[in-house]
Amino acid sequence: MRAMNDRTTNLLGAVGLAVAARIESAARAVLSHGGETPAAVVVIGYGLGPSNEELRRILGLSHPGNVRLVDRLVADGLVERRAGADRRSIALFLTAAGERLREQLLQGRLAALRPLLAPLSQPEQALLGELLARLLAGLPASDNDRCHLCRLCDDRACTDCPIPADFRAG
Amino acid sequence: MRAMNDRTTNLLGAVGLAVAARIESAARAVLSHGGETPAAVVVIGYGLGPSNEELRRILGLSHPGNVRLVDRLVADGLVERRAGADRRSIALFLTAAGERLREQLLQGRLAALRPLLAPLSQPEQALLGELLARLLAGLPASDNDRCHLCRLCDDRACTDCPIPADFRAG
DNA sequence: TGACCATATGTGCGTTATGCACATATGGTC
DNA sequence: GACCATATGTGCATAACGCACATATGGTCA
Repeated sequence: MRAMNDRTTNLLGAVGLAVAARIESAARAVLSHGGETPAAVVVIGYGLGPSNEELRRILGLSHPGNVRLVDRLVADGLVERRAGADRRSIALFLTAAGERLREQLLQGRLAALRPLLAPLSQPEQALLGELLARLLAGLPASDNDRCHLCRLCDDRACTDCPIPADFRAG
Repeated sequence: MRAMNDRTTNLLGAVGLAVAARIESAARAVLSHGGETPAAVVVIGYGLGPSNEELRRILGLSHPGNVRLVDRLVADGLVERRAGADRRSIALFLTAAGERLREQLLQGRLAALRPLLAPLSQPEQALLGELLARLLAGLPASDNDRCHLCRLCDDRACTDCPIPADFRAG
C-alpha cells in the first residue's frame, strides 16, 4: 500500500504541522484562549446570529463544550447572547470589541502564514495556490464539514473559494 | 500589507488545518493519548536513547510536562527508562510494544494524508512535492526547530528530506 | 386539551494535557 | 569543599474539553 510518492505525503504532513502551529500561535497572541475559541469568534463574526447548536456543529464541539466556550467569550465582552428564533434558542453576535478582535485574528493568521510562502516566486505561489485549491475541492464533505474546514478562513482573502459552501452565499 | 495572493496564503491555512486534524485523528485511533504523546513515540523510536531533557526540547514541552508524558508511555508499557550517560540523566527507549505502535503511528499518518492528494495527478503531486520541499527548506530554523517540525515524520518516506537536520545523520 | 417526544440550553462533575514553583540528586569548577 | 549548573521528579493549578443530567420550549397526535 506504500505509494511511490509518499515523500510528497510526508512533506504535506510536515507543512501541515507547521501551518497549524503558526495559526494557533497567532491566535494566542491576540486572544487569551485556545482550542476552538478563536474559530468561534470568526464564525460568529459572519453576523448571521448562529444558535449555540449551529455554532457547536461548525466547531465540532459537544453541547456543553460549546456553552462553556461561549461563556468565555461573553465574559470577555466579545460576544452577546441575544434572543433567537425560538424562545429556547439564542442568537450569538459579536460586540464591537469582538469585531475588532476578529479583525486581528484574521489578519494575524495571514501574517503568520505569509512568510511560509516567501521562498517561492510569485508564479510558483500561484501554482501552489491552484494545486491547493484542487486538493481542497476534492475533499468529499457535507455542508457542515466545509464550514468546519473554513472556520478560520478570511472570507475576503478567500476569493473564489474552491469549496462550495452555502453559508457564504450572503 | 495585504499581499496580492493572500488567496494562496488562506488556502494554505485551510489545508494546514485539514492536515493537522487528520494527523491527530489518525494518532488517536492508535494511541489513547493526545498532545505531544504520539510525537514522543516517534522521536524515541529513532533509538538514540534521548534523555528527558533532549526529548522535551524536541517536543517543545516544559520539563514537568515531559516527565508526565513519559510517565504515561511507561505506564502503557511503550517506553523504558534506562540509565543514561550521567547518573542523573536517563535514556529513553521503546519497548517491543512501543516499536509496533510507532509503526502503526507512522503508517496511520501517511494513510490518513494520502487521500488528500488523490485529486491531483501523479505529475501534479510531484510538482506539489517540489513546492512544499522548497517551502520547508526556506524555514529559518535551528537544529532543534527542525527536529520539532519533523517530530511526526516517517523517515523512510522522507527520502531526500529538504530540511538539513544533523540528528538524521546516523 | 393534554400526553409525549424532539430540540435547545445550561450545570455538576470528571479527565487530559499541560505549566509553574519547588524539591532532590548528580556533575563540574574554582 | 563551596558553589552553581544540569537533570529528574512532585505538588498544585489551569484550560479546554466530554458525559450525564436537569430544565425549558416547540411540535404532534390522540
